[in-house]
Amino acid sequence: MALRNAVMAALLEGEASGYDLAKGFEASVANFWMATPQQLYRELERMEGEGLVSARVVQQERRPNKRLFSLTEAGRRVLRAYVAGGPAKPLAIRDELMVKVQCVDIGGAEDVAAVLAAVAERVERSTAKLARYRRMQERMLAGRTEDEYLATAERVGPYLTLQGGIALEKGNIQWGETVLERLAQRAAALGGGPAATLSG
Amino acid sequence: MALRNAVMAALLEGEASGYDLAKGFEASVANFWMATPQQLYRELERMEGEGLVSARVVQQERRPNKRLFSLTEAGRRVLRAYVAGGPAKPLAIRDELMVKVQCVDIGGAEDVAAVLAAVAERVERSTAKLARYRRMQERMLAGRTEDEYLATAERVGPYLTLQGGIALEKGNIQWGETVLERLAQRAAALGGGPAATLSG
DNA sequence: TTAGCTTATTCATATAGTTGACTATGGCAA
DNA sequence: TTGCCATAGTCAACTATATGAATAAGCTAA
Repeated sequence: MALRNAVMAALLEGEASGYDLAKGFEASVANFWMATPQQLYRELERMEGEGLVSARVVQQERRPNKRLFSLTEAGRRVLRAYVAGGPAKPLAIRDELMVKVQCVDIGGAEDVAAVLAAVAERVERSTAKLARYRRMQERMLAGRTEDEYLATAERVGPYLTLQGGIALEKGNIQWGETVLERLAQRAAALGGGPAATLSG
Repeated sequence: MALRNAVMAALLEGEASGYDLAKGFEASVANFWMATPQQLYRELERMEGEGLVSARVVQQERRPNKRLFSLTEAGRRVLRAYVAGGPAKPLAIRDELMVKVQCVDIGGAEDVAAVLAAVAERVERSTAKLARYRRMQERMLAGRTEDEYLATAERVGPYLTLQGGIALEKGNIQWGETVLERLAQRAAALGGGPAATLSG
């Protein structure tokens, strides 16, 4: 029952189809609340049943028809109550990469190399994501300075969460690069010696 | 089937009871893989059935007996295969606070105030967590410099993931403080004028 | 012209995660 | 001396999430 809040938050930007939400979750909410397409379609249906969103079918000529959902007044009220109400649940993270890093000492050089590769991949992904975020930021600012934007824009929520995403990815990249360095240094220091004997 | 990897990673530090794992997940793995006690007890039982962990009952005098689990050789092999194998799933985040921030423009000053309070709470929690991480770091280093530690310690995984936790919480704090500032500025700029009229 | 991609959605099944209550024991403080 | 907190765990029921496949249309490049 928390996904629906994220969905409603996304629908604040305007109407969207299940498919729209599924790919990128309107490219902003997805960064802090992931969901699979099936999850979204089902939740949207339920929400429609409860009157939180309303759907209208858009006939399309060269593609399948789609149902565009928008937030109803009732949905808006529920969302407002949620925002104003109780404390937010603490941030929940699930990160396989960290589990692997935690285990980096388990075997020999090959295992370290595998972890290294995984960290490098994360750094690449984060770099790409950061670049995308930066472009989104520029589009939002549209020439204005941050101060101007924050003082005059109608909505600042999406900008602030985007800042959150940027901070997260920056942190990821910095951490990852440090780890790569440190592990390379260590591998060099151990020089195939003790590490190799541990690899059995 | 991913929780078990986190559990095995935690058991690399040595044997632990379900209860030990539940409160703090050996105080390190929990930072990137949360699980409720029930989840852990159930998973440990299953893993025992599959021979990944073994349990021994420790009779206690002034407390209930406990079952201490440790990683078996089979478990170790499975964990190694996991670490070396396929790419890690991308980081999954669920953050209610971000959903609320995304919605900060939904109503009037009261709603903004609620979001502000939620962000402030997050900053406090993150500050406390960061302090705890710093203490853990000092304990790990035990007087050595980071370079010395990374070159000589038997295991560096837990240190590197701790660094990840530190980076994350630092990012959280910085972001949160920026948001608090920005929203306060904006509230002042709007000065109870337009914001109040939107509150209906 | 056929294989694969994108749009757009639905169905069924499997796995994972949450919630609340319940059993025990002992320590500590009001 | 009652009540709450910490240790240590179990059970049942529920909700949420993920996986895989199916359908159906048109577009594009080999």
